[in-house]
Amino acid sequence: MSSAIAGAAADGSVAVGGRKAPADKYDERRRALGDSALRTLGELGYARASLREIANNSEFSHGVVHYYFEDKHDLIVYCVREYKSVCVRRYDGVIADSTTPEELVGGFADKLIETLRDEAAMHRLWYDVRTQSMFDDRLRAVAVEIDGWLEEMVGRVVGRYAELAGTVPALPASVLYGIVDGLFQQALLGVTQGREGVLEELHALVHALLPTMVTPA
Amino acid sequence: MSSAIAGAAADGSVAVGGRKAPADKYDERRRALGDSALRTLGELGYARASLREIANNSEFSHGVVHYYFEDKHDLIVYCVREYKSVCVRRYDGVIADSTTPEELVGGFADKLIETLRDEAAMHRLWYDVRTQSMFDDRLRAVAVEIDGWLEEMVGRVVGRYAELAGTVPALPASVLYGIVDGLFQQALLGVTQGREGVLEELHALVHALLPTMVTPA
DNA sequence: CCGTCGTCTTGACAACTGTCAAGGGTTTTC
DNA sequence: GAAAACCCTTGACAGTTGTCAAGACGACGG
Repeated sequence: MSSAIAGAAADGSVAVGGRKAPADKYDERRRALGDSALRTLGELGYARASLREIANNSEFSHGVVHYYFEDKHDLIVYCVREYKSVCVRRYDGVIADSTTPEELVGGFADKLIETLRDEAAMHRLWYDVRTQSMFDDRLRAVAVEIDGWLEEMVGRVVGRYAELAGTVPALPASVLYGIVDGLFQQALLGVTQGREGVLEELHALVHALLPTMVTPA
Repeated sequence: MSSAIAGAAADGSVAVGGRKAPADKYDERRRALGDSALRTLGELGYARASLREIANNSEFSHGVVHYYFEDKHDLIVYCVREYKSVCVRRYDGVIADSTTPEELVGGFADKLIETLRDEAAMHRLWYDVRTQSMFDDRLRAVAVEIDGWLEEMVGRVVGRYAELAGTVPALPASVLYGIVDGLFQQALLGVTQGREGVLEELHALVHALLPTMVTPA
């Protein structure tokens, strides 16, 4: 019986207290498997990454996936949501610590090209999942959810920038996100193609564009 | 032997002249199969559309694909390139006929939401292929090529708009394309999710944004 | 009327997929 | 220390995939 999954789902919400709960180890393993899967998924993409390949690149065998996850869809949703939930918090420090508009732009642009350089595989996986969500109903919900997170993130950055500049954003967050996301995606495509200077261009572009996203002071 | 493909490839470039050449029928069939495949691909996406399913939705059997195309990759590249090559010419009439900036914006926005409404499946297929190109080397070339077409298209639209307004674009075509593409993609996601008012919002957005894409007159 | 060429169908192939049942160790519990 | 629970591996399943060879069918030219 698949008591492990059902049981853990029940236990997990109860959040047992005193001793080293078994749910801890379960969640830990689940996270480890998710991390490992994330690497393979980022390398091969949603369609090409089979459960066997994912398991091969981990310390487990291929059958274990169904012990910790309901099915492939469940695993992928878990992985992407896990990654993206920390991803959207990347600029919180910059937002909190910046005291001038220029400082915020610099910090934002720096971290943007940093993640573009270091985590390109994760980003292309996200775009893969979001695109697949247009064909697969089961991915729709999580894609919409994460897209909402990202929109809020961009909204926070531009909102804080406007605040520091003593003004307000010139466009709704959804539009700002669409613009930033489009440019980021183009940069990601450029990175994947091995084009030179992509990171520097995006860095400069952010500096040039952010001031135009708020109403003149 | 696969003489059909090899022979046609050789014939195709020679472009035989006088009589009703067999290459005509060959190309005609190839186009018909491509059209049919395009419908299935737009419905299911790159990964889920099997050659059997594609053939099922056509008047042919599944084996015929390898008579007209080298392999699945060849078929998909042919289809997408074929569709996109007419797609990027969609606004040429508007560009040529408009006599005022406002007229051009209106025509551009109209056609944009028209294709978003009527050909959503084709657009999500394109985004699918472009995203897959980040995982699959064999798709890279065609994705880069088509992305170039689209960038030029946006460049032509904004360039003509600036001309009619007596000024010049404020940003390079690559940036303009990134912005427009990002917003278009968000709208496409919205349409796919069945969100209301997406088309109207994009229409208004184009009207609001295009003037900001040229240097003030 | 025979043979040839172009066109298309059928059937098979090997490989790969997600899924899951059966069972072996290992740990925990009483 | 026996019994139960937990964790994980192995092996198999049914289905699907891209690919291609063998051959049928019809048209056309001799």
